[in-house]
Amino acid sequence: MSLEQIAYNIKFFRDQHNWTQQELADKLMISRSVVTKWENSTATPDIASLIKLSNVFDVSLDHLTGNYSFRNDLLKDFKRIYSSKDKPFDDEIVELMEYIMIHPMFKEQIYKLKKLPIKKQLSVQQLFSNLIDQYEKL
Amino acid sequence: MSLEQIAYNIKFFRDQHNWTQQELADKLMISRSVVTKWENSTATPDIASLIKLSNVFDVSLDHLTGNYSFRNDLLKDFKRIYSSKDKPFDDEIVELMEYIMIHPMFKEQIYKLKKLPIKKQLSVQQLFSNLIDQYEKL
DNA sequence: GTAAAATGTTCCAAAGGGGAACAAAAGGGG
DNA sequence: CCCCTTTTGTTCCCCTTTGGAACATTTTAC
Repeated sequence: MSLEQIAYNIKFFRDQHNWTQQELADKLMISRSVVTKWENSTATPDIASLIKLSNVFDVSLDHLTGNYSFRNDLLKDFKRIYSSKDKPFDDEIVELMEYIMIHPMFKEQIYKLKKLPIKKQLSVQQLFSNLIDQYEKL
Repeated sequence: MSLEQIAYNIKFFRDQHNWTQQELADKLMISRSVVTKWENSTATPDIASLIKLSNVFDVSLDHLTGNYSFRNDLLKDFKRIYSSKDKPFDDEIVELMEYIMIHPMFKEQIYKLKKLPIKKQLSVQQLFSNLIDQYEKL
């Protein structure tokens, strides 16, 4: 359950802002001891407080609670955000993003690839392509 | 405050799924009357319940609560919001996305990889990893 | 080492969530 | 239009749990 995550994150974001518990409590207009309890999982904020936290920290509720999963609407958010940047968005990219995120080792390898000299990159890509073709036929 | 928004949204998403209050209550393993109260702002779910709701409805907490914030540089904010120390959505991913978008052929190959049986995927990933290592040493 | 700041703990009252039972609407057939 | 079923709303009450104040402990700075 992500209730402990909330506790951790409250402290994390508070530290990130270099706020004392008292300062955070003031912003939320609550007692300081409550902040302590939140951060130690002795208590859990109600929803109104959680929303206030998300606002003073300027992070999403999902980030604050650690409630991320690959929900469609998150991907849609990304799609919306990213495609608004320059070009129309490619649905396949979203799938690949997810795939890469699920396979961190593979991700690292691609990351290494990206750092190789261009010519090597193209060679690797070519070999990779052959590899895939072979495995498709197996 | 978006507490009324939550009430509205719970009913909205429940209707969208064509669930009765009872059905929703069953999924959350709580009493039905509580759902009624949530939807009428007679009560507000605690955070654990809110997270469950976000999961059964498959929407983000921010969607569920109407806690939208509109930011200027969307991509930048998106990166900031979804990146954290465990980095489910880190800078590298965005870099890789761009890389893959720039190399459509490569993209297609990864796309093919993704569609292979799991075991083949892992084999390919392993070989790919070796390949990269080799090229790094050249 | 000491004083101040920051954080943690304990106690208690109050608030409010949750469940059960009852009440009221809403939807169909006949 | 009425009856029966389904769905939704309300009331009452228990009881968990929050939140605050005061006290305790730890950390920091000098």
